[in-house]
Amino acid sequence: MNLATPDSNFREPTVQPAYLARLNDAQRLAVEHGDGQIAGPLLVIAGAGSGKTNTLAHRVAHLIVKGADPRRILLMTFSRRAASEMARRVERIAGEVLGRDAAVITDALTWAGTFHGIGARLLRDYALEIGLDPAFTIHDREDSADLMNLIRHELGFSKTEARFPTKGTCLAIYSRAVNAQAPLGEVLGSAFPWCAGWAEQLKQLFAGYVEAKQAQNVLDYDDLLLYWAQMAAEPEIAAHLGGRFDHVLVDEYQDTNRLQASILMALKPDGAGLTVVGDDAQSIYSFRAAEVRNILDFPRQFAQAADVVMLERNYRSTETILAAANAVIGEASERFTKNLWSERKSTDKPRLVTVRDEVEQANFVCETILAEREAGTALKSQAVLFRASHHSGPLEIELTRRNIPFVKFGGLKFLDAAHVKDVLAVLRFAENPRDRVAGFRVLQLMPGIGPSAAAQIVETMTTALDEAMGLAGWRPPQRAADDWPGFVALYSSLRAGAKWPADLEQVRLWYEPHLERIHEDAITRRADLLQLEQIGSGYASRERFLTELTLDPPDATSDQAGPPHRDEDYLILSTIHSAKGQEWKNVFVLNTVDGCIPADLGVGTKEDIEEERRLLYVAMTRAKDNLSLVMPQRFFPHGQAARGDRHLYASRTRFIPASILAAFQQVSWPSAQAAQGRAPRPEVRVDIGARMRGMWK
DNA sequence: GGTGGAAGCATTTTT
DNA sequence: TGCTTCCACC
Repeated sequence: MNLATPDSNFREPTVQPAYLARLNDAQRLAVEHGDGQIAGPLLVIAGAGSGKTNTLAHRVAHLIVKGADPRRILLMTFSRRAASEMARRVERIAGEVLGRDAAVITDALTWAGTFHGIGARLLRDYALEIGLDPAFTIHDREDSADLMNLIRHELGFSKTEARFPTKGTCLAIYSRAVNAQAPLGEVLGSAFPWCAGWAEQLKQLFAGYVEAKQAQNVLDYDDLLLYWAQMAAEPEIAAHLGGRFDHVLVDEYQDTNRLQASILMALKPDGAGLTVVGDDAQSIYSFRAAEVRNILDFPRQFAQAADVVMLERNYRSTETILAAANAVIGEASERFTKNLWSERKSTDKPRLVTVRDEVEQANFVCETILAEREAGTALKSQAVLFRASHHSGPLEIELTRRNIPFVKFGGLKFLDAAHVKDVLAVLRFAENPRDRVAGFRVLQLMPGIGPSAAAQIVETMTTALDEAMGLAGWRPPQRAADDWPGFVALYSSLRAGAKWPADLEQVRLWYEPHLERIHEDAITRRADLLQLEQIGSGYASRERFLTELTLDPPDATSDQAGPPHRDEDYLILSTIHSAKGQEWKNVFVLNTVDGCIPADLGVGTKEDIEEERRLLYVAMTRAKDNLSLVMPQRFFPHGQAARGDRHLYASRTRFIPASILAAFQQVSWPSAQAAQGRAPRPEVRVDIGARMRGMWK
């Protein structure tokens, strides 16, 4: 390095900041890369529990301490939860050096969020330049599927001889083609072979879908990336866009797709100021077209080869847990990161627990968790992980029965509930009158208005000078006559200008009679709407509320009406996907059997299987002190009477072959001793119901 | 044209 | 089991 200039001398703290001393050599290399200045591209391969988030937060704080303008730092994470956690840490670290000013400075870290969230903001910003109406609304997955379905009907594909792919499948194909930047034929061949015969119709359908979105001024999730990428492909805009940010940092890079990579390349063609962090062993989002090659090829993407830093020391788990996890991932056919190591000693190996069935699995988890709590481990420090959201069903029942509070992450969202969607649709329809999906949903809430009347109304609105006037001019059918004026009044008021958060209450008051008519459990649903108002009051405007709620839905559901208070203790239930980046003292993994991990659905290509293996690896590496993999011996499939006896015997997941069993401690539960106190269960299952039915055959 | 009931079906993970 | 789609009736 050259001699220090007076300026850098002034900025250079004479004593090394304490935060640097806390890092290990590799972490420090990553943090000090470029020493606060705009430097060449950097790739950080960060194994599970290697302090990845902490390192990234330190890097951002270090940049700020060294004088980088936080408003010119773009930080993209996988979820917004991760983004706000990162901002909090940056503030704390920077605060050690900058004191009180740190809060002000990190408040200016405004460009921290998900790819999709940042995309939405930039698109509104550049809307005029790219011919987009900045009042666009965003369709979530379900809305997108509804619109796809509409086009599917219009084109007559819903009445074909052989069955045409469902709306969800169509959207999945479309989404994959967009995100993987691959031609339709290729996507069909590799991921949806059973739909290959429909290529022509699908092309037509997608063309219609794109046209409809544009006519309605709506964007779907994929559009947020696609429009961004297209906009960045325009040299003048790209230069302006790239010039806004000195530093661009991306977390969880192994889970980005080709479209996201192309955005990054357009923003920083020479890689200057670009940092990406990830771990190829934790790549678990290929169903979302995540492309592990992004991270593997990153070093050679630029004229100047990227520097690579490897974080291999694990601070999270005990040696024995890590040994078992390494054994599992060691069976992978292809792998790039090395084994992690830890200095945390333990004599207890992770447990492989055999239980009779899912009911016993729930009992085992409940009793172990309660015993641990007695011994001083809070419920919050314990988590139960599973492959698919519904795997926790029996456990949820048992937890509720025993009054053990829990919060579940992943799976069905608060926003997916019909009544919440109804209310949001009203707001969206007011925000963007061209949003047909929202309009259709809202209008059909009123008795007497069905699909065709809704279509008429929307048509009337588009031809009228003013949308609200168009509504007022429409003559409702007899059955809807009572409800109509109230709706017109509501809509006019909402259109007249957003009064936030009062709008939300106004909509709820209008909606309540419909809620009571439509749903038997109106009381609990009303509580959800009140909670929605709570959430809404935290947003600055109607537009921000709608956008951010769609992009970052509250991701926990619990057994209570509202989220538990912060000081309450509750158990964590989570899909493995939603557990990414998190850690707990005790971790239980449910259904560690073939058919659940790996899931036996789908085509089961070699790549799919490898991803399932990584999924188990991710689950195991969440544990700090204790890890239990639970294996129910038999399953009672759905689609039979509650006490039907059709069952399947499951076997240990193929990812734990006999050759690595030594890394585990095998136990049965209840143990023979404990079982003595209980009445032995009969080994037979009798389907009395089938006998009854048999009497009449 | 709208509504509600019955039959049939398929079923991961998420921004 | 729960959701979608189709069909018959209002």
